[in-house]
Amino acid sequence: MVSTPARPQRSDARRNQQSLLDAAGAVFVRAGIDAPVREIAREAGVGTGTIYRHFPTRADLVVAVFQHQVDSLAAVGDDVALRDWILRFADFLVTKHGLADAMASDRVGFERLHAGFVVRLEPICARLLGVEVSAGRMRDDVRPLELMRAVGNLCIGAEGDDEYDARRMIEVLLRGLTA
Amino acid sequence: MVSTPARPQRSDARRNQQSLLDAAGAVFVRAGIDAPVREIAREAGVGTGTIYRHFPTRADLVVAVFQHQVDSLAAVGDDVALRDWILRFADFLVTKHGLADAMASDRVGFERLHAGFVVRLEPICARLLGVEVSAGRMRDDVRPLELMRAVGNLCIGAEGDDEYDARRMIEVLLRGLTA
DNA sequence: ACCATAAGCGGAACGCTGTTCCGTTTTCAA
DNA sequence: TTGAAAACGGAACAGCGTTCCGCTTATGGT
Repeated sequence: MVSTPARPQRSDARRNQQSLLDAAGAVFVRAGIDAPVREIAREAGVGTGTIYRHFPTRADLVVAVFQHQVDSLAAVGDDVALRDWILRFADFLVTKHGLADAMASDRVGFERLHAGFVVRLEPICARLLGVEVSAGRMRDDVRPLELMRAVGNLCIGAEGDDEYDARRMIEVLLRGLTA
Repeated sequence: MVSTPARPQRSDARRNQQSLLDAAGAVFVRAGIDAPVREIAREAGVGTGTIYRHFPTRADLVVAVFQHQVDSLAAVGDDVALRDWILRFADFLVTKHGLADAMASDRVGFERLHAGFVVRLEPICARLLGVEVSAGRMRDDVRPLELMRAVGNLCIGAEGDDEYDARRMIEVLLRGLTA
């Protein structure tokens, strides 16, 4: 469905896009996922308008920044079982300075992030869950998407709150799924 | 710690405070918990400044609006067991047009809502959980606050999303807590 | 090497938010 | 009735994501 464009992207555009991805990655680590777009633009040495020439929405930039790590997580699905994979998924969400929080914050941003992350990972989760169900180790009445949503939700607000351990709650949830 | 004020509240102040509580309740139902303060003020027929004379923060107004229902929920703890009480707690969060979402949205607002709701309900949850643990029906390694946080998180984004059933995930979580 | 053209850029401007500030109005007790 | 204190209304502020548009810059044809 993607037609080859008449002309390729201009060189400065390509350079700026990469700068933005690098800058956003750095700023997200330093100031959290909810850092203002102006700060990302400044870090990249571009104007704010340039962000929106490359990414339709702030959420799309977030998705692009973590694309590689999401791909890695998808690949890990070939080597580990459901439990370990879920815990890695949780680690990813928690350690990225409020990624889970950002997903839950506003309705419209959620759609973008959901499309970028969960939809990508859902097949992997489905396969791993299928393995457990087939082996009789887990119940068959929970869909992979539900599971991922639940795990994602449990990760919210977990960073920097020593009263709440998301990992432990996820383990409890997984225990509740055993057949 | 609350000293009796030299003079009681002025009559118009008392009236406006009640108007604000009523208006906020109506607006929250109509437009969700994240409705703008200006809309609440307009509905109440007051200026925006008046809101802040009565409630230090938007989140405090939210807490005040739902205070009665939180009290009811606390009272219900005398009549039902943990499982039912948790499900009622979840119903409360889900049906209030994104209360759970609002709690997770921003860090500072969360503190207020947490103080207003969770701290109030924590003793009830603790007692009910204690009953289950003493009866040997549940594990003793989960603290009531963790449980409430987890349940609250599972409720996020549940309203109007037919792909995700928070109640079911909460039941799975509870199943994971059985001894 | 030049130049026309279109792609890309920067940042001011817009619309929205919660919150603060302050001149005006209202209440209440003396 | 009146003066002082309390409360009010809404303009103003700061910060957000996003849009817009005049200017700059890269690029393919000459």
